[in-house]
Order: sequence, then C-alpha cells, then structure tokens
Amino acid sequence: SLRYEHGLLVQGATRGDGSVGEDVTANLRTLRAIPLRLRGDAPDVLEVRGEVIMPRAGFDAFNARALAAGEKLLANPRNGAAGSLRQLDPRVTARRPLAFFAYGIGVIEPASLLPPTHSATLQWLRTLGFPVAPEIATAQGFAGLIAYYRRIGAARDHLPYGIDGVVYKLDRYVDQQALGYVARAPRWAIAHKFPAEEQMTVLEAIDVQIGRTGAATPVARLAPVQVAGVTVTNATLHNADQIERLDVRVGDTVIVRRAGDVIPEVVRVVAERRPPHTRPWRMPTHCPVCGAQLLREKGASAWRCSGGLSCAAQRREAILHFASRRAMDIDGLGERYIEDL
DNA sequence: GTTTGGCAATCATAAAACCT
DNA sequence: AGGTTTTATGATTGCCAAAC
Repeated sequence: SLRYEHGLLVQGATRGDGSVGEDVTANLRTLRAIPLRLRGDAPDVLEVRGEVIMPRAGFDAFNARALAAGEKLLANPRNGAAGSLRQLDPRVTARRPLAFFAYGIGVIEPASLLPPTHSATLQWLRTLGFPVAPEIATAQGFAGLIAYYRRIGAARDHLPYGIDGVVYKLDRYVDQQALGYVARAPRWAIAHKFPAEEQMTVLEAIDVQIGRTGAATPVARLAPVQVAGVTVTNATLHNADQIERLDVRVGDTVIVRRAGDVIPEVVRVVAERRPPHTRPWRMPTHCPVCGAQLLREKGASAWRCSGGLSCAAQRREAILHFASRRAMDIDGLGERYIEDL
C-alpha cells in the first residue's frame, strides 16, 4: 500500500495481516515503477494498493550475475521479491529487478474523486503515473469470465512474469457495496487459479506433531522434490480421517503440489506404485512427546494428547503462542486457555 | 423459554524462502 | 530463532431463526 498526501509519496507498507504491516517506505522509493510524485491534479490523500513483482527476465539476469560472482542465488521470483522489500539497506533493494502493478485504491480524500467503477479507477491510476497490468479486461457473464480465464491461461507461459491465476471483480462500486464482505474476504471478488504444478515423490514417514491445544497432527515426511520453485520435504496430512480418505501409507509414491502455489499438499496416492507389504497407517495410542494417552472425543476427527501442560510440546506451543500476543491480550485470553489445558 | 440446525466467522495447524 | 509472504482444511465457536 502506497500513501500519497498532496501528490507526494509519504509511506509504503506491506499488507501484513490486513491492518498492520511493515513500513517499507525507503525500499519502495527505490523502485522506478513507483512514482514519488503523482502526475496531474492529486487528491489530498490517496492510498494505492498494488503488488511488487520480480519479472522472469530480471530474476534470470540477477541469478546469472550472482552465479558468476559466486553469490547466493534467489530460489524463486516470489520469495525474491518479498525478501527484497525487507532489506535494511535500501541500496540493496535498488539493485533488485523489481516492478510494480497498481490494482486498486484504499483511502481517497475527497471521496468524490473516486471513479464509479474499478476499470475506470485503473485507467485513472495510469494517468497518475502508475503501471497497471496490461492483461486486465472487462467481461460479461459467466461465459465471458471463463473466456478470459482461458485466454490468460493460454498466454501464461509467454507473460514476462509468473501468475497463478486470474481475479474476477465486480466492476461497479455500488454493486461491490451491495455484496459487501464476509470476514475480510470480499463477496464481490474471487480468484480463479490455474491448476498447480504436480510432482511425484515418495512418502518416507508419517510423524505426529502435538500442537498447543494438544491436537495430534500427522505430517508427511517426503523425499525432497522440486515443486513450483521450492524443495518440498514436508506436508500436513491434517488428521487420521484425511489419511484414511487418501489411503496413504508409508512407502507410497504420492502426488504433491503447492496449494495456492504455496502450501505443500499431498493430493493422492499412485496406487500402481505401492510396494508390497504396506500397512494402513494407525494413529499412535500415546503422545510421542510426553507419553500420555491420545484421546478422541465423540464425533471429532482430531486426536488430542491428554497430557495438558505437563506435556512439553503443549507447554512449548502455549508459551510461543502467548508470547506472540500483546501483553494486553494475555490477561484476557491466557487464563481461559490455560484452564482449558 | 429452550433446543437445534444452519451458516458464518474464527481458530488451529501445516510449510518454504528470505531477511534480520 | 523469529517475522514476513503465501493458503487449504477441518474443528470450534458464535449467532440467529425456526421448531418444539
């Protein structure tokens, strides 16, 4: 998010949790794609929402250079871009091949300057000096959206930057307002993702992790495999029911992908590759950390360690959890949770 | 007035790369 | 070691309205 007051860039922040992010103003100022001063008549206050990206060509060139210089390579453009913005020294950021696309407006004062539609807003942002993705388009009806999805999907490999899908938005702000929000998610916009890259690997073990509330979560230990730019070695299996649904066993060859191109996920078992003498996986009867019994409440699918705060894993997670909250919150929530445990 | 069902919202949990 | 980015899945909680 970029904040302009009377046409001048005064602050840039990461998205964070939606209300609190990091101040990366000094780093954002080094991006040529981000105007320090707005063109034409500027609102008193304007917050521009956008995305910092690292184009493929820049990423490749950066890594070629780093390789020649014997320096560390970036693993993928996405994390490379995120890391570039968190640099303490803006001069480092300045040397990273970063680009920027504006995709919306947050605060605007006076509000009367806001155009009536999203598409008109993006046009206006162009006139103010912001880059806007050239692939945007307006479409009508379900068929129009799917046609757009297919068109962008066909062009995907030829785009100068990586994308994981398209976003549909209602164009008229009055319509957006009528639909409103569910929690923080708008009802007037939805992402339509392209199928994620899938890879095959071997599930070498299933470990059980104990969380703060005692929940026993099975985790797949996988033979390392490159998926969508990273090395995947672990993936959650969520619970015993999920393992049963997948019928996944230790030793199985499995298909993995990165859900949302981020979170590793076991999709399915390659049945014809199952080695002989495998056995269905069973949840252990006792906590692997403290040895207390694992119990499951009626109707629930989660098994929990009955050790409470005498279990080292639960103590550890409880301390980490409450340490990351503000002191104020600990008073209200801490007691309740500790009693529960 | 209490219970129940349905829906929405939130919590809990998992992982990888990069940076400090 | 911990914070930052990204998100799927299921469990739990909370609320409202309908049924009893």
